[in-house]
Parts: sequence; structure tokens; C-alpha cells
Amino acid sequence: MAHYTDPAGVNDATLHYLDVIYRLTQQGEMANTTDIAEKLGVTPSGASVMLKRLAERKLIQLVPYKGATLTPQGRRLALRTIRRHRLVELFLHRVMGFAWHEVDDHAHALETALTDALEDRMDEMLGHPTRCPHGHLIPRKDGSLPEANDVPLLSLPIGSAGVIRCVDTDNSDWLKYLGEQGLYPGVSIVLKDIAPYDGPVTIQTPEGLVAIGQNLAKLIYVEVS
Amino acid sequence: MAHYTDPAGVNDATLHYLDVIYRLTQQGEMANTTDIAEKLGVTPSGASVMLKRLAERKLIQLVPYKGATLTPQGRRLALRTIRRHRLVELFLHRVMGFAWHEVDDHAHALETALTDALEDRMDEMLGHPTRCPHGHLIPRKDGSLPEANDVPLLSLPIGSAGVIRCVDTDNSDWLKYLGEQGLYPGVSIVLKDIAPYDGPVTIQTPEGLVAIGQNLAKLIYVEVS
DNA sequence: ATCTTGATTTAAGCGCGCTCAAATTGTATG
DNA sequence: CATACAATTTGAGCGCGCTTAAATCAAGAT
Repeated sequence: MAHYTDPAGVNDATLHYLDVIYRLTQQGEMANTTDIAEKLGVTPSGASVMLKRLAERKLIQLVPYKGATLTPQGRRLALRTIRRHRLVELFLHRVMGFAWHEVDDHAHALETALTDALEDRMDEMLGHPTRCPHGHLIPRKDGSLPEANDVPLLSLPIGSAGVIRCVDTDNSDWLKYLGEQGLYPGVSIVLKDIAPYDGPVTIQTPEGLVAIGQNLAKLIYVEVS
Repeated sequence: MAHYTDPAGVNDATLHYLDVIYRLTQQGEMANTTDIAEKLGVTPSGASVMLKRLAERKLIQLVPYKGATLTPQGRRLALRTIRRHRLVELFLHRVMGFAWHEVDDHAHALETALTDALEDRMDEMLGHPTRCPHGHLIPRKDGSLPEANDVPLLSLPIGSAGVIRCVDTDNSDWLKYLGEQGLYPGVSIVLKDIAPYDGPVTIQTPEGLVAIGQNLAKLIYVEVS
């Protein structure tokens, strides 16, 4: 696509780098070269060169041998890409009937090809949604994020009741499995038990009791009711 | 099988070249370098180099200083791109509410980003359509084209009645204007008059009489009733 | 304070698609 | 037939994003 939608030197590769750096810096730390490279399926040396270019374009702030963070400009582009990705995911799910574990791949292919008008039209059709099918927040056009009171399920005391708001993974298999267990955003649950020594987590859903591993339970975020 | 049709080297640029060459060779002639370059917004020298590469990849047959035609492989890819383009156009029009003169640009941005599953889902949602909003035929998955009895409006004798089947242009302004005059696929019309010396063409539509220039009338294809 | 180790950057090079400028080819014309 | 002209191709070079291999740096262990 590159030179067709590329008036300002902002092409697919650039957007994917910014997207990855945004996600890696969510926890407050800098994104290091190796992690970026791995997420993009590229060698660290390749990523290193690209990062230098992104820094020259003032899209990231790069501290050699330390890591990278986004500049305001870079963050704006990253948020636009993430907004589009999540809007497309929701569109694929609600309008086109794809399962929630299928949408990530297709959305990835489309996110950088969207025009402004397409983004806006999807947003309207979906009623200006705030979350993607997995519950991730959809950034607004101005780059701000909707309010959320999401808490990690495993941080709650046994017996807590709440509603699942987010399942934080892009692993298709895990999503499919959790969906089949009735664990997805919007579902009311009660945390029944967390077995010691990394044992199973037992959850009450409208359809009955479910036990899953802690690695999966860790992905679930709820709003306490 | 998948080995011979390996899409590894098939990127956006390649698909756009094949698409253009397909359209330029519709009239039976070879596509010459300058025309291809112009349609793609590229210099003839750039196109010449690219054509040589396409020939090496066996996607086109190139006769130096003469022109290019598609090989069966190249035609297959071109038809897939065209199918996707037209499916997307119809999807944008029918599902997302875009006007028929708006869809070409957005479809161009999306056509090479579509996944197979997306193509198939759109096809289903639209009921396996045979034409895009402008009336162009949508190639089937196997590369065959639906039947059509389209005849140039201007080839008909005065007084002929028929149904508009295709308006053959991607010029957004012309499409918008013709749409406003009630001239678009599916509309029943009668050819009332063709004034001499390149004069206006008068057409009876369900909404009344319309007179347009021959340059526009030339774009209209009908099925005689 | 040096050494070792792993992360990171540099160096050299490749394929792609493009540019401009120069050389070449095909063809229409006198 | 020679020639002029337009179309086409070639050549040189560029920016991008990538690779592998080699050099360099940071930081903890000794």
C-alpha cells in the first residue's frame, strides 16, 4: 500500500512499530529493541535501524542501549492505529458475524488500509463504541481513552461478584476456549475459589461452575458489582 | 499446488499492475508501457522495469517495445483483485451506506488488504452478487465471468427501451451527476433522441426526460427489453 | 576493577519500486 | 532511403525495511 496512502511518510511498517511500542510502554517502562523486534517478527538489528529512523522522524524518543518511548506525535499515530484496529474488530464481530477469536488477524490486515471516512462510518454504525470484542478500550478520535474500572480478576477476594469487562490476550486458541466456557465481556460472574500452588480458578457463570488455570484467569479483568 | 501459486512475491504493487494490465487488455490489444505507467501514476521507465520483473515471475507476457498481456497466472491474480474490488464496492454501498460515486477510492485502499475469509463473508452477506454498484461484472472465485447482455446505449436506434446495466467510469464527479439525473443500473429508460454533431442525448427515465452529453451517454450500457 | 555475558548497534549488502537522464528502438514521413 | 520523432528501455542512484556478521556497550559477578 505504502505509496498510495503515504503523504507524510507514514506507511504500514511505521504504524506497526508505533503500535507495538505503544503496547510495550503501557506498563510505564521503555520498550527495548529485542521485545519490539520479537513482536514484529524481525531481527533486533533490523528493528534497531528502524528505531533510529523513527527517532529521526520525531515519532519516538530513543535512548541508545536503553529503549524507546513514543513522542506525542508518535502516540497520536499509535492511538489512531489502535482505534482502527479495535473498531474493525468490533465491526467484523457485530456486523459481519466473525467469532471473537477470529477478528484479530483480519483486523490487523485492514487497520492500516482504512480511510478516514471508513473509520468514521464504522464508528457511527457501531454507535460510537468504547470497547472491542475482547473488551479493550477504543481510543477516541482525539486520542483520549474512555473511562474504565477494570480490575484483574485474580486481585479480588474469593466470593467477589462482578462483570467481565476485558479478556486481555490476542491468542486465538485461548480466546476460543474461554468463549466456549462462557467467559467473555458482559458476563456476570462470581469468583468461587483460587486453589493454591498455581491451582485452578473456579468461577461461577450464568451457565454453571467453570474451572480454568491461573494463566488464563490472569487475562480476565472485571468490574466489581 | 499451493507451491506454484505461492503468493510470497505477490504484493500490492504487483496486484495493481496486473489489475491495470487486465483492464487495458480487455479490448484485445496489448497494454503498452506508457498507458500502464499513466494509470498507475508512475514514470514509463519505472513501469518498464517493473514489467520486466513481472515477466520474470511469469505473471505477464512481455514483448519488448510492443506491450504486455497477462499469463493465465497473472490473469488469475488480476481477476481476484478485481473481484475483491467490486465486492468491496458493493459492500460499502449496500451495507455501509456509501454513495456509488464514493466507493471506488475506499475500495481501492481495501482490495489488496482483504483476507480470503473476508472476501467470502462479504460475498455471502451480499448474496453472491454478480455486479458492483456501477454495474461491472464481479468475477467468480474460479475466475469466470457472469453472463451479460450489455449493449452501448448509443449503439441503439432512437426509440429503444431497456434497463441500464452498467455505467462504465470511475470518475466520481460524472457518477455523482449521472446518479442525480436518475441514470444508474436498474433504471428503465427509453432512448428518445441523439442530436447530431455531438449534440445532447435525450433519455426518458421514470422521473422524466433527461438530456446529457454524448461523452457521458457513451458510458451507459443497457439491456434491451 | 576487570571479566563475562547478553543486549544492542554498526556494517555490508539485498530486493523492491521508484526517479531522472541517456541511449535505443520502431515507425511514420518527406 | 534517410531521418525525425515518439515510445521504450537502460543505467545510475535513492529510500525503505530487511538480513547476517561483526563490533560495541551495559551491567552484574568475581
